[in-house]
Amino acid sequence: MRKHVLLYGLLAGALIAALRLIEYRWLVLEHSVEIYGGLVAAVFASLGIWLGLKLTRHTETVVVREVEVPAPVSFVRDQSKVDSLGITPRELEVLELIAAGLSNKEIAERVYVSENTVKTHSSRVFDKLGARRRTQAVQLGKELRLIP
Amino acid sequence: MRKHVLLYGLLAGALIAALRLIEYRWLVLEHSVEIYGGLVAAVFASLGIWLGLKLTRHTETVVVREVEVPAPVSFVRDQSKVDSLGITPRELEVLELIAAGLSNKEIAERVYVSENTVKTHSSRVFDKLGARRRTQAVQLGKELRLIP
DNA sequence: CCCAAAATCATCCGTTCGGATGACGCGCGT
DNA sequence: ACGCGCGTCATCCGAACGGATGATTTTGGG
Repeated sequence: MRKHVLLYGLLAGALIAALRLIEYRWLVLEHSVEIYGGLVAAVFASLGIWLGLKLTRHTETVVVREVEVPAPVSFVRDQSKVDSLGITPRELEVLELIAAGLSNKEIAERVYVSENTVKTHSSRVFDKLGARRRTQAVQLGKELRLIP
Repeated sequence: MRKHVLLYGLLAGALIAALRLIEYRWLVLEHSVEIYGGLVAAVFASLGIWLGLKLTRHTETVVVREVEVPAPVSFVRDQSKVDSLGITPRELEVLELIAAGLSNKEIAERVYVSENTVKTHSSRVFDKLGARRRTQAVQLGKELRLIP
């Protein structure tokens, strides 16, 4: 910005000097002062426009348009409900895998325990949730924000 | 923008006319042509700066800021997937009730059909979804946006 | 009216699930 | 050392589920 003003000043000075140098020649050549004035006007108008552009190039009006977005809704487990229901980590893990659509056998293989153990965990978590079926347990688990 | 250019042109014309009018008086008053030129330069430079400012004053930068909203994300069924999978309305209804945690028997009572019919619908929708268990069907159904 | 799709109901059979119950080991805090 | 919570594994049994298949009725569009 300041650089531009300085440059403009220098250019203006140089131009004025140049104009004064050729001024007499124009006069000698019997050209009217009008042409001289027009030339000066054109040159300085151009310079002015250029300077104006330079001065304001970075003064943009920033328009912030806020757009509502569906939001990824990051899941946060309701630990208080987990605690109040007395659901253990293992039970919660099994519940998550049930929600993922795995069978007891698949869950057993996934977590390296016997299918019987998975059944025990699931039965306990069903009991704590008051669910009679795994689909119901999943539904309740999601409702209570125990699982995503 | 165009309005400004036009206005500038008119002003310039008027100024030139005005200058020409007073030009002779200045000459009569024995003032040098340098002063006249300086005046013209100053006026047109100002005009140019003003025009430059007008030309660029309204360059707006639109910044789109995405605002995450807890958004209840109103569920919209992906009908295209429903169609491409060839899932019928009744099958979809049964799938929803399965996702709600109901047993086949409860679903049968809810929609006033026999449990066998519910089993048929569920079997078909499992087949179309490539699911082997109802929990898996629910998971896939939610993933594919067939059910909320 | 006729056809195709959808909906309904059924039977058989094997698998999975859920409930009830008992038992064992491990870590932790009193 | 003892009790307790947790995780683990097991057995038995009935209920629920899923697959395969066949049949009938209803419905919507050409």
